[in-house]
Amino acid sequence: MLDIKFIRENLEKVKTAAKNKNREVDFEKLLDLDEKHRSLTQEVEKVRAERNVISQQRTVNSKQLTDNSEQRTKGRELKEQLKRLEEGQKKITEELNLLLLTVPNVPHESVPVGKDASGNKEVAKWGNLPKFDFPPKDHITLAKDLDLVDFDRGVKVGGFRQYFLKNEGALLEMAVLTHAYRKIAKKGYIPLVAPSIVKEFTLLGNGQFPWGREEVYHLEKDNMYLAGTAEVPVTAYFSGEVLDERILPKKFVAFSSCFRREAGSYGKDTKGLYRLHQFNKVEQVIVTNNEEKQSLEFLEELRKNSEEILQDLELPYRVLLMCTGDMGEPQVKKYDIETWMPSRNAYGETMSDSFMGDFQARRLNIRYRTGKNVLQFCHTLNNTAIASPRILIAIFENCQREDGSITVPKVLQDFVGTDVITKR
RNA sequence: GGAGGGUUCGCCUAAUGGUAUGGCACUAGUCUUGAAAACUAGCGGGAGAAAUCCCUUACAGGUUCGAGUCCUGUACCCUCCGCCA
Repeated sequence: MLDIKFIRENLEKVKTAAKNKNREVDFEKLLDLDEKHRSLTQEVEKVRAERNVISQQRTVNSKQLTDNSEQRTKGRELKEQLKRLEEGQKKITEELNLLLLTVPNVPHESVPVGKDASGNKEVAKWGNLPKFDFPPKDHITLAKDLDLVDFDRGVKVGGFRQYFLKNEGALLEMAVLTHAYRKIAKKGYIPLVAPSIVKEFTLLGNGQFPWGREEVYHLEKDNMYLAGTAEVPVTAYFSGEVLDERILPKKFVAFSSCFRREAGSYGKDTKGLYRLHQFNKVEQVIVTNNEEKQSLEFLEELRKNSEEILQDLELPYRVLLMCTGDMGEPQVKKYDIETWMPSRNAYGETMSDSFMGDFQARRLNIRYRTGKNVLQFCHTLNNTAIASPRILIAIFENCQREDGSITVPKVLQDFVGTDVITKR
């Protein structure tokens, strides 16, 4: 949510931002409500002031316990008047807040303006695409041939889009997660294992709600939710707290199991390991002060960390700077990192690197006290370190050999216990 | 599942239904060669050019001229018991 004051003072900027993000916002109504809200507030405050004067007069006389009926009558009248005014004010406030929720965050000036994914800008590319002098298999065939994933029994036990990772497939997942986790932790990020079951406020605070309710599993009996990413619990880690600026930035690397309903994507990627209801992810999260220049540097740092992990795995990838039309409401700037997936004959999204400004911190009420003893909202950022099994698609397919075996990336060989996965 | 206790500023803490205390921490200033100490002021949010005013005791209602305080409901935290592992 943006500050209404900021909107008022930067109207053109905010209007343009909404337009560029393809969001419809009724700014005329918003400003009208804002003005009504402020004038009503002034009226309410005036009546309250009168009321306060009366009860204070009484306070002075309280020892005498004289019953001044004139004051009481006046007080009752004011109470009635106040009640009416407050009802109107409450209604306006609610309308205003609802409308405020629809105002997206303002993208950074370095973000290209564009309608949709076609407006995204490729800013980096790494690695050579594999050239096969044999017909390459897709990851599903490879996984079945080598008994690395049991899709059928996964569905039998867990339903649509479920799976068992098996043998080296299972080891590979643990290996790739461990590699990323240890690597980022070595850079000084605080390792966390985060809860997947979370309260509603964490989702509202992160900006997943109210928009993405359909996407999130709800445990109705307990009124809890299953988080689709560790961003949710970890960004909410400091919610409601006031931090000392000297402890910032706080950098975290968090493991969690992630759950997504994938509602509305029934037709998409129904086969294989691309789109799943449950997966595991190592996520990087940074909570820092509100110096935008530094925050943007952190966005680059997070991007570099993830790129390094793909380079360790020797997987070809590219980095896209998302255009205004293809980024979410909360983001100020966002990169997607896509890894080459031969069966798709395309790059597929494997990581998402976002800077939110103070959008999330406002909603989660995460503040810090500056050296000047002033309270400010924090900035938040996050980026995927590694998400599996999706990354296994790239590993299986890029590292396959003519005989149907798969070479294990060097950095994972120790953990997996072999340098090549062959048919047993 | 049952019983009880709790939630006031970053932390601690006070308030017979009558102006939300006080301390610590923090910030600025005075003093000092510098620092510490001491002293002074500030230290939740909003409106306003300002004076000033309003709101703020977990949240939402109610009673009252007036609610941190009384009543109702909700959320969250803690303790004990039971059940399960």
